[in-house]
Amino acid sequence: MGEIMRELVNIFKALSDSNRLRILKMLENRPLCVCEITAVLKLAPSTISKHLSILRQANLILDEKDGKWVNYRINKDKYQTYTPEILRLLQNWLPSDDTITRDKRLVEKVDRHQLCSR
Amino acid sequence: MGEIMRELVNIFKALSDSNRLRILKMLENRPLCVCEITAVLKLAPSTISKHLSILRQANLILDEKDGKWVNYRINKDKYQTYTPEILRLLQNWLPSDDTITRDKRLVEKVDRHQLCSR
DNA sequence: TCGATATTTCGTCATATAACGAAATATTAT
DNA sequence: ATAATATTTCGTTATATGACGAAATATCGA
Repeated sequence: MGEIMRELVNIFKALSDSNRLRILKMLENRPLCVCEITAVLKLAPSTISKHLSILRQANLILDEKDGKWVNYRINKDKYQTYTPEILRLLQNWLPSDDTITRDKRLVEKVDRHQLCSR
Repeated sequence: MGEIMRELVNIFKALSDSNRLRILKMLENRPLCVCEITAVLKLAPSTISKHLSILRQANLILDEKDGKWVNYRINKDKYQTYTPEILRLLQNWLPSDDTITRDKRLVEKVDRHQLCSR
């Protein structure tokens, strides 16, 4: 497989998992750290970290260190080949999916200072 | 996973394989039967048939019986939720991928009456 | 009708993926 | 400095996926 096609395949692979779609839709609201995402998806932190690494390798999200946290956010770089249009489509999709709307409501309430160290 | 998200995940799964992307890009040229696709991709007919079934289940393509052949073509139904926009994006993508351009050139030459029964 | 052709289905195998917990790493706060 | 917290990496396990060939099904053509 050539580099050009591999890049696109990796993006579709990254998008073909419901937990990663949930993460992307949550990040539409605001940047989140691993522990906040963990609190919503209720998966092991190591699992969330792996999902985020797959999304980052596909250039769908960016990570930025912030003290002991790592903030993940949607990659809004316009000059990517594929991701800008896919992320734009995704913004309009799944608006009435129960899981997504519940996740987004939870994101509003989640606060890393309260939730992560219990 | 809810039905709404499952449908989208299945579409992304269908797109996250290089052989299935090659098939979709070939079908942009014209409808093709299994044996024509087999001739270009050089995989077992049963493998091609399975790939086509995955693309069909994702509503990306349609099949139509034509005598002893089955013609597969892009699903141009505008009223699908996700596929019209994805297929439109895909049309603009991979124009300079070596494998894709070679495949499309081969599709022009391939003829089921010559190629399939050798 | 019978044999050849096109396609699909089924079973099998090797590899890829997603989950977890334990351990490693980095940073904060005492 | 040390303990606690956040995250990542690694190893393991169960399941999903993609490939094949053999066999089943359907149609064509002699």
